[in-house]
Amino acid sequence: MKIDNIDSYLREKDVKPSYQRTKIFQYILDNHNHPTVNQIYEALTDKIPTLSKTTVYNTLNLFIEKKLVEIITIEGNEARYDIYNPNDHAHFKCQLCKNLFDIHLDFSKMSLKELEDYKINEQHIHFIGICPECAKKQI
Amino acid sequence: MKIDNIDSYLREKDVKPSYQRTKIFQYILDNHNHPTVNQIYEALTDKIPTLSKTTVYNTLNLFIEKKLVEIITIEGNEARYDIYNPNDHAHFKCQLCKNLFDIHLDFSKMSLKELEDYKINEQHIHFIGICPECAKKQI
DNA sequence: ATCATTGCAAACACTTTGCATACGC
DNA sequence: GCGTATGCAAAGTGTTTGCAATGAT
Repeated sequence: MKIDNIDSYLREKDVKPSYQRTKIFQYILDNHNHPTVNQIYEALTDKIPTLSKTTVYNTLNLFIEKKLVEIITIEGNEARYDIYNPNDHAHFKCQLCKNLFDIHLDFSKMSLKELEDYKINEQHIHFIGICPECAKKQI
Repeated sequence: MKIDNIDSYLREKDVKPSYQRTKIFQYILDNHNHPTVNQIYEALTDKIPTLSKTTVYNTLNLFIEKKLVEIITIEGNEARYDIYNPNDHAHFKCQLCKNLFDIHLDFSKMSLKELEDYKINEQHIHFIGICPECAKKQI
């Protein structure tokens, strides 16, 4: 996604910019590694020493509500966040390096007969296993 | 899944049966609605008044470890449990009635080019939306 | 008698809420 | 100056841990 001016993008999406909001959005935009709340907080607390986790939570919830950001739930205990991406894609969580990768998938070829009568608002696909990097190291 | 004797099935899977373990396993077996820890606890506390949530958690974690049961994480705040089922299937969570449905899916037709080098140990697919029952009521 | 299971209470981790302070227009 | 955003502290929720009592063989 190409966003040249974060503040005007936020305004476009009906979010009033603030120093914290801009920095949090920028962090998620720059770090496509699907950070947790803690990672965002730890990374920004250097630049914004007064930052509180409450603000990170408040801001992320606002971003989710306004569809700027989406939450990725793979393990129940760690919520991860990413720029909202309505395109078909899946996630791959590596059991060794713990990284979360985006995988581009074509859902359209799945047989969905059984889902005919269901109204799908969201779809989430994720895989768990070993990523290519870690597989190499294991040999 | 057809299981005629729960205790011998548990033993087969290297789990020493106990009154609590048998009842918890039976509950998940009988209730294919993917119960939460609370639902299991509430349902069994009538029959086993001394039952504690700790035991439910301990038992479920043991079952997961021994691959008798699997955990389904859709929303981060509610872990749901189901009999372990290694076959391709997805879950559908209804936003209105909150029920969780099993959906039989054929993953094999998905284009997985990008995943060639990844070693997949688990795959999870879930949809969120409105189930047929609730869709009817909404009209 | 020994060893494993149970279950209470406390600890933990993650997230939300209440409210006073600070900030931006 | 007014309305909103921030951030501390406390509360809430779901889960795990420590440990004494209980139960099974």
